[in-house]
Amino acid sequence: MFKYDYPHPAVTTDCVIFGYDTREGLSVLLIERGIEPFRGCWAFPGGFMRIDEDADTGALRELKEETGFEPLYIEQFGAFTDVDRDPRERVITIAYLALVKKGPVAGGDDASKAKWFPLNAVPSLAFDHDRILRVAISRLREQIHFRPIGFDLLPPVFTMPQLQSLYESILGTHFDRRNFAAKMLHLGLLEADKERSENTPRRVPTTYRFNKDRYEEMKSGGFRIEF
Amino acid sequence: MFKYDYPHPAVTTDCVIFGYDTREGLSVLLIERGIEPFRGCWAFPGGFMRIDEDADTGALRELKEETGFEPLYIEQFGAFTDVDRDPRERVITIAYLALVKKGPVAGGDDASKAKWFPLNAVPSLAFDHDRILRVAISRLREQIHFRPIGFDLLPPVFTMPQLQSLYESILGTHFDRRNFAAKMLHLGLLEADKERSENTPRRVPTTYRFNKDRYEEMKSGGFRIEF
DNA sequence: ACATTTTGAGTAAAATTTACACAAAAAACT
DNA sequence: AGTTTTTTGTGTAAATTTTACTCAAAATGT
Repeated sequence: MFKYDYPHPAVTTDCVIFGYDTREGLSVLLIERGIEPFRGCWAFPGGFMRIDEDADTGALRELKEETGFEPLYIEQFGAFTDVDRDPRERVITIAYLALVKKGPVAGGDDASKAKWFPLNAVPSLAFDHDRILRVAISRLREQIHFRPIGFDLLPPVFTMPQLQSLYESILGTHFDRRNFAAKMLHLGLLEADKERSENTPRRVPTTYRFNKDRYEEMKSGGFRIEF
Repeated sequence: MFKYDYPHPAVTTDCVIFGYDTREGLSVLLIERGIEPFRGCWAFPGGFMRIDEDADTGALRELKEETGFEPLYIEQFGAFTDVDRDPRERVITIAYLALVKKGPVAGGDDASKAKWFPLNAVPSLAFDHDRILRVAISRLREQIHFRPIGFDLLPPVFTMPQLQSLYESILGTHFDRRNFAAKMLHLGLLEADKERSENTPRRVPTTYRFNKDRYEEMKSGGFRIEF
């Protein structure tokens, strides 16, 4: 039993985990709640922050425990603090945006209940998670301009059309194929790969890799990808 | 006495309050702590979030109580959760960025201890507030591209050189006078004022007002001021 | 009056963005 | 094997945006 002179809220972390594949586009990973409140509802993986860990650590721990994924990118994007957001007690949550390589949900204990939802097929969520998702998406859309986080969502070797689909899926727009490729190549972050991608329906496109070293060099200067 | 089955952190809000005037440029409002820990150190106004208010409300309340200012803009920009950031107990803070019309600190109770510090003369701060300040500044620099928040820092009627100084002060750069004016006028958010500004050392520049109505119309479309 | 400082105004060059068309490659079909 | 279908690769001209830059007039202080 822990006692305080003043009431303290509980603090949780929640992870909005994005994954991507060509078939379904941008998707979020949700977990079906097994307990009240909102039992049977879908929600973001997350849980109570421990008293001896910071929020970043807690978010990462919950993410791994509940989904088995290792995030390639993770970033705090806001605290959600509405007084009535949790019916049990006063709970505030610190929300994280994570990118993972989409795959079958491997799995920890609760993982059996985890499932990918394409962005346009997300059900109504538990707590205030609908709102959190909206904020996460807009943050992702901002970040994609400043950081090459998109590459975290693709396999190490990818084609230009794949990259374009990803960007279009995130930003909800359509780009001219040639202009998109020109801009991307201009950034100098891509290097052509010798391998040819297999599993192709038609003509085989050139494959590329993300040049991480080059990015590290550029990063200090600050850059922006404008579309 | 409040009891919980699990330990709960305390939650505070902190406000990084920016003000501006031509003499000192961009400044932050700090409060000298009267109690331990960090007694005598400077820190952001802030305090414990109440159990029956959300963080936004708490931040606004503390801001007014401790400084007497009414923010023209306020925005949450991050939760800071290092385990040892407060020596008393586990405390996480939700940080806010606020803009106010700079003036003598009017004053609530603690206001006597509040003071403006130009950005390049900020002392070493209490807790992890040095780090919070760095994040706040970079957030302010981002926001200035998307929203016309700069106008909140100026008097209702201002001159182009004043506006330019403000932007230069925030972004830490220098712009060509004519190109800056052209871009600003192009946005269509400024309207020339009939009044002439007084208190001028040399030739009297045209004065402008921010056209808020026009901004409200444009906002839905989303815009960006690039420099 | 004169010197000093600051504003107002416009253009040419450079860079970037946008729109757009056709030939070649690979697979699928007959 | 030839034909059809789909997708990739490539380049350029036009429009737009950004950047650099100069000189005359206005106001103040001496």
